[in-house]
Amino acid sequence: MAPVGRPRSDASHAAILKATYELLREEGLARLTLDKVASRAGASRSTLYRWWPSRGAIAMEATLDMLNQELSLEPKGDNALAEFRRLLKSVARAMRGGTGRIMAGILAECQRDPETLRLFKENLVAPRRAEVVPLLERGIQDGSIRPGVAPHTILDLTFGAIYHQLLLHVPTDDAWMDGVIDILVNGIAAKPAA
Amino acid sequence: MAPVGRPRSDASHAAILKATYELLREEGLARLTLDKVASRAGASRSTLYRWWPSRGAIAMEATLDMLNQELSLEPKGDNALAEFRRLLKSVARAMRGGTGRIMAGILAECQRDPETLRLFKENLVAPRRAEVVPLLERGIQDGSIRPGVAPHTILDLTFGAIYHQLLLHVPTDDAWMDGVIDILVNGIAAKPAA
DNA sequence: TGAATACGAGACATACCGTGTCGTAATATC
DNA sequence: GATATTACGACACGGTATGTCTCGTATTCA
Repeated sequence: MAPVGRPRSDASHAAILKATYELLREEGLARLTLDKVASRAGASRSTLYRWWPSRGAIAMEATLDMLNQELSLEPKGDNALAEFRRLLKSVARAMRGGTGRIMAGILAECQRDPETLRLFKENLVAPRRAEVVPLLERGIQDGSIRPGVAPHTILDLTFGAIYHQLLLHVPTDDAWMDGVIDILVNGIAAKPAA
Repeated sequence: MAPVGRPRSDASHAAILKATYELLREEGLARLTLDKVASRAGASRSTLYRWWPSRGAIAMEATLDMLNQELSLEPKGDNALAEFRRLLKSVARAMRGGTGRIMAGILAECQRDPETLRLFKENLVAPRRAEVVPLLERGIQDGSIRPGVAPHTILDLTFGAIYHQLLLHVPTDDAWMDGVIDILVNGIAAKPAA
């Protein structure tokens, strides 16, 4: 099973991802061209096409590392709902600024290229949800979240709100996210006059 | 103030919008080119560029009529919260199928072209919100919605959830929307053991 | 040493864009 | 009517990015 021939150049691979990441931050995915990536990385377009099927795929790989660093879920001793709160606020915070613009670009690219969408769901959405859903289920166990709600629907709502602001380029702040969480937790219905 | 010279051709204008709309439904905004629009409309690209600044602008104009027909808010006698429920379900229903795909395409285009984003917010988001926000304020008045929630944040959440499914190409059904509305109305926090 | 594979450089056809030119058509003013 | 003014369709142009390909060279294993 020993691979035959010249091995893939790690240096080139890393340089390409680095160049991609830099260009994403500078100009966004919309203006990212494989020409620019190749020339900045000191590589040739042939090499890009050899290893990645599309612009979206390169951008995805370059972005995933960054996001995986930036968004880390480190559980504390709180109850599950409190922990979920903290998680949401940290996501909202991460989505402000450059990282959010990159995410919006990727979401846009996903509308033009089904393969990029597949990568996005498979490498970002699904693993994140696989982490968070058990947290919410634990919340139902420990009594902080009422039973009967589908964890996935909670995530559709909360991440939906964040994506919504992202795509409409509405800047968010902590106060906004507090309002979102308040509605999520308490609902909007008037209490039956306790 | 009488206009001088040959007037703009209404026939051509209508044919272009019709062709755009057809192509949007057939192939989506991602694959829409002004070449195809022009040739299907029997017009020339010059004419397109004379009247619209960008592909996004043409798509927007072609889409707005359709959406304005498809989504009409006709108030009934219910209380405001019940009316808002009906509104959300009708939006979610409209966003299934071709119309939703077009919307996702427009949102994607908005990420590449700030002008398209401006048109989107100005001609679609803002007017819709201007209709719905008073409805929610009425809900606070009539006691169906608790005070203290910002109407705009409610909309960020609910439309966010719908956009989210749209952009990730997750098919929705009435049951899903019921779950969303349940969370929105009642929240996810466990009741204090009434 | 040779087979196999990756590499950078660059050519090539294709597609779409945005602009410009041209001859012609339609309308208002004189 | 004649003329100025504007819109129209057809088409050409340069620019940019794509995806595929070929070439000579470099690197690794057998």
